[in-house]
Amino acid sequence: MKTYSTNEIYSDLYEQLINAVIPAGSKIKPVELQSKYGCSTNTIRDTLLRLSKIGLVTFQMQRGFRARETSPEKRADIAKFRVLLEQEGAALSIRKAGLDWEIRLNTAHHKLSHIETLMTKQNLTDEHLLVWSSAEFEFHDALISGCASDILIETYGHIYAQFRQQFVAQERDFGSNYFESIIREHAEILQAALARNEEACKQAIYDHMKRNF
Amino acid sequence: MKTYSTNEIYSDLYEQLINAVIPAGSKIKPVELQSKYGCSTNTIRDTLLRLSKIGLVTFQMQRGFRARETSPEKRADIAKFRVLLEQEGAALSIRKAGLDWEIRLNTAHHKLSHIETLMTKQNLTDEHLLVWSSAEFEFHDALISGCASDILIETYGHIYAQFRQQFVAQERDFGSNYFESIIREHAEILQAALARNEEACKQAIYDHMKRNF
DNA sequence: ATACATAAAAATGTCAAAATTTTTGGATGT
DNA sequence: ACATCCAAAAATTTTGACATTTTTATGTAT
Repeated sequence: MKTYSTNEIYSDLYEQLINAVIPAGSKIKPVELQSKYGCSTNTIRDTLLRLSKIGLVTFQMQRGFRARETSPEKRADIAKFRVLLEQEGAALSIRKAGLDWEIRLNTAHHKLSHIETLMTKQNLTDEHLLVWSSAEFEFHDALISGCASDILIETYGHIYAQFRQQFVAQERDFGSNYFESIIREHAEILQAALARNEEACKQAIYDHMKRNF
Repeated sequence: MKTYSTNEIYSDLYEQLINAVIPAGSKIKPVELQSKYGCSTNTIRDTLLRLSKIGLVTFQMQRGFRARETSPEKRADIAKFRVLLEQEGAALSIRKAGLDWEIRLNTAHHKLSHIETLMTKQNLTDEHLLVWSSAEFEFHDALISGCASDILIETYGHIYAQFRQQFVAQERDFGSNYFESIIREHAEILQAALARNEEACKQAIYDHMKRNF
């Protein structure tokens, strides 16, 4: 039986939350996870407190932990907030960032579009989705990475994680043209960013997200 | 000797961090706080993990806790980010909120300006600053409270706390005209908000914060 | 039947000690 | 003097037991 280090417990729970293996809103009881991870309940508690920092888990004194709730309103809310942060981060990057940023963004996009192309041609596995999800984050993270605002980047990371958590469970029906749209939208964002066109880039970010409002 | 409940430990540490009694960047060792609060190191650890959620405390595995670092760059960063969030929250409130919001905002401003007026006439005590700080938050929080975005309000709360933490230690020299400027700026914000003038309100928020960039 | 009180069970929080890891300070050699 | 290595000390993390609180289940009265 596999044994887990504390960091592995963290990563494992992170993934389960992001992929709604632990469904949004459900209670998380340290006692129940204890046997799986082979540690004390206190270590689980510790890990859950750390996860509450990024907002994947909510905590209330004497009431324990829950995977953050979701609802249509909450999803729209998080999607709009994500647009705000990503537009600002991208605009600042366009204004300030140098060649490094362009290269990083290009690289991330190349990786992402490679995976996305694959996904239009094969039928989807959970493994695909996991790889895609992480490549998608890297792309959006790269987009804002030139903004020179640590606090914006940090906050965006939390919001992105919550976004995944709230939407993954909903969007199990990836229509055949779903990824085709996504590919086009990512390309638009990339193009506007490299052209240093702030307004076009903001618009592309908005268009990428608007299906979620 | 006073005994502390866990929530009191939380509040007490919160205040100490906000007011730089625990200076930004300094190490926080559970063992050292244990005797003061009369509890185990584990309870302190627990509390510090909860404080790390709002960003007042940073945590690194095996490296323990620190009051969040500060520097001129970090202060400018947090101030700019605060402007972004507050401008968006205020604009949304202006667009969407109703009478409740106007009343709440007015009430908060009335309370705040009362305290601020006092502060121009008396010499400042730490007690004054504490009351002022909380009234100032209530005003800014009221300003964005009509935005209908829980995640924005939540995030703004964290950022505001970090802002206080980073600036309080710096600004010990409140010049005689410091509060006179602040009073004028708060009035400008209020006026623009109640006039439902988005652009003027955004400008007033920017003007209120620009000394910190 | 519904509401309320109460007891049992489950979950959560706190503690002090043990195990692990990092930091500190001094000795050694270059 | 400077870096490296080692041992001692300090700090951090994990544990299992115990205390407290919340939730659930049961019984009673209206």
